Amino acid sequence: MSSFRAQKMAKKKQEILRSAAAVLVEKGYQGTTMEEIAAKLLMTKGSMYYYFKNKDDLLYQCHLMIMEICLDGIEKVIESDRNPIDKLRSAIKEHILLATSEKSMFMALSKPNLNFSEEQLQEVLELRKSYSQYFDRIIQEGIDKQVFDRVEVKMVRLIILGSLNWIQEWYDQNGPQSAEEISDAYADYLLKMVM
Amino acid sequence: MSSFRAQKMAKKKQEILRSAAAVLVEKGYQGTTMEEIAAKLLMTKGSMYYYFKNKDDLLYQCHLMIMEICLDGIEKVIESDRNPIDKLRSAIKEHILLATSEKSMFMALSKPNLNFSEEQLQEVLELRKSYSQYFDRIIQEGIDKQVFDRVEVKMVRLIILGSLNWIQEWYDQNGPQSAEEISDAYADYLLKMVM
DNA sequence: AATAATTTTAAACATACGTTCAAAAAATAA
DNA sequence: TTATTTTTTGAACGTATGTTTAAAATTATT
Repeated sequence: MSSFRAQKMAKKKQEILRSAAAVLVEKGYQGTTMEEIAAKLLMTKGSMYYYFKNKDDLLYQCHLMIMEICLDGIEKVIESDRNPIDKLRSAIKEHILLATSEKSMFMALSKPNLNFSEEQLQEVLELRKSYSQYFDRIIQEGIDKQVFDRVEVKMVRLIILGSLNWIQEWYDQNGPQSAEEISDAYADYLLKMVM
Repeated sequence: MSSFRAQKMAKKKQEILRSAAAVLVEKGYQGTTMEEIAAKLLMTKGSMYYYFKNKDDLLYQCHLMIMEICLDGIEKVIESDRNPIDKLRSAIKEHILLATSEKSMFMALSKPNLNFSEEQLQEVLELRKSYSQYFDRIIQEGIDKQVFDRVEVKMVRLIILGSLNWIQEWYDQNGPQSAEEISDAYADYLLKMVM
């Protein structure tokens, strides 16, 4: 069966995507080189082209992978049967823990319009929209159940996600506060905004 | 007197810095080319080197210029004799209006550690620290005067500035809400967090 | 073990961009 | 106007990096 080979190829692709994400976070889109992505895996840049059509394709798929991880996280939260307060708290914590521990891949999400084709951009924006809407749903549910104030959902969501996404700008693995502590504090203060 | 020439040179430098800021916002650090900076002013890239030593120097000074504008804004707020609520509200609004109307130069501030020399980096971090400390002072003043809750100053400041800085990621001149409306809403919700 | 399929390599190529420079153009001064 | 100084130009150069490719190395198959 050829699925063994296919599996092996898929695994390698995954490794490359993870390496790319790590470099992306550190260096930004333009600063990410094929050579550096390859070097992290002890390969040469040429072999990247056996797995991906070109740099844009690679970074686009990297983008998708990250978005899917995020979406998986929040979907679990949404589907749980907890109250809106716990859901929003969990969503915030989940986002921060992903953005800090998973090699802070979120930076890769910045300004996709600059680098992607129209088609790719649409897909990315669609996924982002889904992610935002999950937050909106949680907030709206809180309002409907009268545990949250009657806030403007979109504005509050923009504030919350903005503050979360900015963490990758200053977060340091070796800093004084752990991601866990940060996420707890963020959840506390951001919840105050809606209650 | 040679001050006429010097003045003219300074003016040209300013124009170049503004052009650089505009490109920086759109394209990011690595994506900003000397050619594009020059093209916006109907000049050739070669002439940039008559005014600046090199690209790094140009972008560094661009960075400084932006920081100074921001600092001027918040200094005025700090020095006013209003209460902490109004001060924090003003600081938030000021930041958003600068970040959106002044050709949203704030993007240029992202991840300076990747591009600057050690010396330049120290200067930038120093200015950033000053800016942050102004926010901290306002928050602390609010706590001391018992108009704010006893929040963790640093955490709250990180949340506030994070949410503000992220605006440039999605703000659109032609979008449904004006910068004025956005800044009002942000100030309202963020103030809820501390009161 | 021999053959075939696959993955990896290293070098070559193209291009984009930062930088330099000598000459031209423009501005100023005599 | 002529001479001098300042500013701009456009071409040239070097380097970094995305991409291609033919050959080598590795892995799988018979």
